Amino acid sequence: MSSCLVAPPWPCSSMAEVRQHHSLLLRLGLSTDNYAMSRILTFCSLSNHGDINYALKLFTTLPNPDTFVYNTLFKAFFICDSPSLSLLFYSHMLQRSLTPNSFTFPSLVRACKLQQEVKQLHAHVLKFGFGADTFTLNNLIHAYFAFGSLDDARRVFYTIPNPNVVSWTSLVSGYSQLGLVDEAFHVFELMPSKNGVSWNAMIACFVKNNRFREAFDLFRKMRVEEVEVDRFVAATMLSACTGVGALEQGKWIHGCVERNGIVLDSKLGTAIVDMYCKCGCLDKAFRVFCRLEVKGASSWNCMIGGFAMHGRGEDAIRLFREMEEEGVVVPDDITFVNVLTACAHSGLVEEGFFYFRYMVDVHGIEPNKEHYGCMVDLLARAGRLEEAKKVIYEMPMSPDAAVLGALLGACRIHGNLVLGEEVGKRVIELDPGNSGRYVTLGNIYARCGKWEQVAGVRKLMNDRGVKKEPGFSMIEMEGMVNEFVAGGRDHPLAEAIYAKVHEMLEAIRVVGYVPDTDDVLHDLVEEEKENPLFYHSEKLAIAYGLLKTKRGETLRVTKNLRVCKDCHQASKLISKVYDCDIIIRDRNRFHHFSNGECSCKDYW
DNA sequence: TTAGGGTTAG
Repeated sequence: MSSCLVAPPWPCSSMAEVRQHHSLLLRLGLSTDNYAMSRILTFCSLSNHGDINYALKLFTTLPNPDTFVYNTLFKAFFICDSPSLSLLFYSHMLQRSLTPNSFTFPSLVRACKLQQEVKQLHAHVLKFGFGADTFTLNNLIHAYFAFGSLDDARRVFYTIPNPNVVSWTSLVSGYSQLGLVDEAFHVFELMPSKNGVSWNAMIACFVKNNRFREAFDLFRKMRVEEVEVDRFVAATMLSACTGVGALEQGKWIHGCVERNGIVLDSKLGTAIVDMYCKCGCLDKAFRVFCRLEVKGASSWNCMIGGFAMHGRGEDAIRLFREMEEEGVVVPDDITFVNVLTACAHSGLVEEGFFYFRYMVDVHGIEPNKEHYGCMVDLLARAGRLEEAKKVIYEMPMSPDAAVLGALLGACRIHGNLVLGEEVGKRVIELDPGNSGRYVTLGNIYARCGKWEQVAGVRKLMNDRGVKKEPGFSMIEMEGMVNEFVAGGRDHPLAEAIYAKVHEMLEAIRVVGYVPDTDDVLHDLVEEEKENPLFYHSEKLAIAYGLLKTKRGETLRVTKNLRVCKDCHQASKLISKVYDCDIIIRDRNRFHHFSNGECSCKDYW
């Protein structure tokens, strides 16, 4: 009997259906027919509703599997990330004297976990005559880039007789992965033809490397060329808006998703939620979150993290409980990082301890360094420095700079010179290229009036060639992102902005503002040291915001570093005097200033 | 007679 007569209708939708067809085929005596069995195998191996173990069992019953059967398994092994099985089966295939075809190598090379394996397979690609096969070579480019082998990847590209748009885009995204943004852009401009994927790869490259302005510019150009905004570009641009806190543009992309009827899958939905969280619109984020039809673990994690960042610890915990009750997705390690962060940022020490144990006892998740870091942060922020030290001492792995950094940060908050000095020196040795560590130690010294030590830290930085990461603040106005650096005068309205800063400072002095120089790593004499403080980037951004908005409107500022104590105090008073809400997102969290108070309750 | 590649959130 011809096997095509009994091929099951395609596609199957469940394993139950597949099992029925399988038993039918067995009854018809087709158990050794590769073609008939391949249809079953393909569903089990590749469908979301399949079952790879069933596929493997079926495979063992085939007396003479052919190349097609092997190719199907290679693809499955690539998808489920089982590189060792791929290579094992490949050698079986060769032992059976089966010849690879053009479908064999793409999945095989992509599954490799060692560069050496890619090289060996590359040799086989040439030996079996696929040295001019575009599909195979495109995948080799990918495989080489995954190991950072730029030269190998490029060499492969130049051997492709007729590189197609996929070849070119693979090159762009490879450069992007390696952080070679200018090279990626150069390739992008050389491309003979581009499609939506290519545009997205290039925009994503800018976003990933924090070159947001260029991402926005390229997106604009893409729209001028009438390239359709699909779910990928939308997600990438949302991430750009998230990066700079560009709420208006983020809203526009969200609207675009709705207008174009783009289906909200879990990733895109999460990107929208994340954008609203990180642009300071927590309630809007929550409304979108609640309406998401597909919520992955990341969607929950993102929303819980959003509450955490905004200092709404109780809401974060409540949402975590809902996640458990709904029971569709299980909490993972990131969920608990966010729950613990929420506790730390809201001073919920006992709750933090509870969930740390709960994670292990109920969910069987062993704490990793990040979880220990959260516990150190939780205790140390609350002033329980000795207990924080004990956590570090007792953790099973050696503490890294991030864990010790949490303790160091708390020493700064609580002005603990002795511990701060000890921890600060250790952190700097663990993370010598990170300017933030030096600055924090310097601030601890400065707060205690230890100017000689402040100078010592500064000298150490200079000697090692470590530059202080320049602080900048961004504020979006009329759809444009305005960027300010401390003391900068590049803005076209610089004069008016500085005049506004002076007006602001005068106005808050009346209600008791006294400059706070604790956080300034400086070498100026006492009476001069107020000045640089007045022109910190967040003050310039706020002044610009006040200039451009009506009284009472909310100002949203994004800062790349932690907001300093003086700017924090000044922002509180500005919110009161100017009767406006100011929302500042700093490196760690959000500060909502309203009527002279901050949502962080000065606990940051 | 069976099938492919490059892009997106946390």
